[in-house]
Amino acid sequence: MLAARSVRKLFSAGELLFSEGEPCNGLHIIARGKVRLFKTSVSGREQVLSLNVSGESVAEIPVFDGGPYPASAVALEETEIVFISRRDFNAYCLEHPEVPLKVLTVVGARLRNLVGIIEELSFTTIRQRLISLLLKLAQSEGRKTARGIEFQLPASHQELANQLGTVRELISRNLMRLQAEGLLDVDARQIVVKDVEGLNAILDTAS
Amino acid sequence: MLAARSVRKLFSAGELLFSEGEPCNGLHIIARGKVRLFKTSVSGREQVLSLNVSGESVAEIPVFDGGPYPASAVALEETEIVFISRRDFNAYCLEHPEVPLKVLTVVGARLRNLVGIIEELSFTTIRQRLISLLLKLAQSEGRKTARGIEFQLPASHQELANQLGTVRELISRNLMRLQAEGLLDVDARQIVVKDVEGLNAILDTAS
DNA sequence: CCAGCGCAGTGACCAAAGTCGCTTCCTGCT
DNA sequence: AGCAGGAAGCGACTTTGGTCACTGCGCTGG
Repeated sequence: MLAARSVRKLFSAGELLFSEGEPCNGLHIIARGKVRLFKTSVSGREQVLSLNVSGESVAEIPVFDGGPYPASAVALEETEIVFISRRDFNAYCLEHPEVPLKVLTVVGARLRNLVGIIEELSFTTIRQRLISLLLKLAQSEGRKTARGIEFQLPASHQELANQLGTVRELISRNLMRLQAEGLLDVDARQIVVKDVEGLNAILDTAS
Repeated sequence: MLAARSVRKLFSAGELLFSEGEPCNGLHIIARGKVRLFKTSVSGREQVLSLNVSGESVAEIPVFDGGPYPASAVALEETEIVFISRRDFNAYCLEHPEVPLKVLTVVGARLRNLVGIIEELSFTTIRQRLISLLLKLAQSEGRKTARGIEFQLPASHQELANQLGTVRELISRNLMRLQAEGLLDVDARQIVVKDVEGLNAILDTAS
């Protein structure tokens, strides 16, 4: 049994699971909590690669090719990790041929995700990326009210900037601008989307 | 045997193997030739995701998760493809558990590659990306001469721009600028790298 | 020979992105 | 109450990236 060979680890919010470049010796599975995978630049900027929650695995790749971690991972809240060593997992895969196939679909999703990030970085403006993030949030966490779709920003401007590959100020500015254009209402972290159509229109406008 | 179930296809230079969004029904392996994987934006810009040559496979992902192709692929020269249907390949994987593990390392390399592209797009300027491309070319194809390391650009400015996620003019301009700074000599597609140190220095300067 | 085409060079512009320096607000702590 | 630190607002500015419109070159197929 695989569980028998696994180790449980506990991380508190803000704690690093591992850093880019470190050698990797096993698979991490999130039992509870939330993890952010990201790259750091020399000048201190960050680019988020993915956010992962309970049930998902992190850093599948280095487990299989034996290379170092391609990115760093940090716990965003109290997080419990199940760790399985490379050797154990490899052996397990050979015994259960359907497992690596399953892993491949997980990795596939990850790959699609990365391609999506590349597409956004190389084809869209920050304004568009921010809008599409806001629409995603509105969809998943928004409540419909008389004024529009309301929700809270899930993180600081700095954090959002990291996800979009930019800096704090541009989040500020673009939110303002959208408010000035009457598409949003912003009050601290409280967002009210007033004109979904208008936002979608901006996305469609292939500038 | 797997080969028995495979189909050979021939593509001439410029021909599309498949397009982004199409459903995928099998694995493509390059027997001979060269293939470019890329994304296209609504406004017609392209972003190259990878270049693949003989022996490599293309579009492993959709084979496993059943989704559509995440990008388009085009043959850059006369190319011969061995095509294996999804069903056959899946069956083969279950019979030979070491195969999906092998595929995982291939996919891993691809993932690392994509992460590298994201890193470049989000942390570096076009100037830096161009320099690092030139250095790579100098390393792999350059001949040392009295004047420096000489080589030919492998493609048109337009094509290089696609790889770096930008437009033709910026390639032109940046090459000029590097020449004006005395780091390069450019004569049509002939490049002479005169100062490798200087180029590396620019890369290290975390602006 | 030359018309047409694809590629490259180039200047004038414009818009987006990023930087700096500061202010303001809020929150928690002493 | 007063202070320290983090988060956000904001204006002024610079740099980078991108667009447009054009020119010029060199090759190829009538």
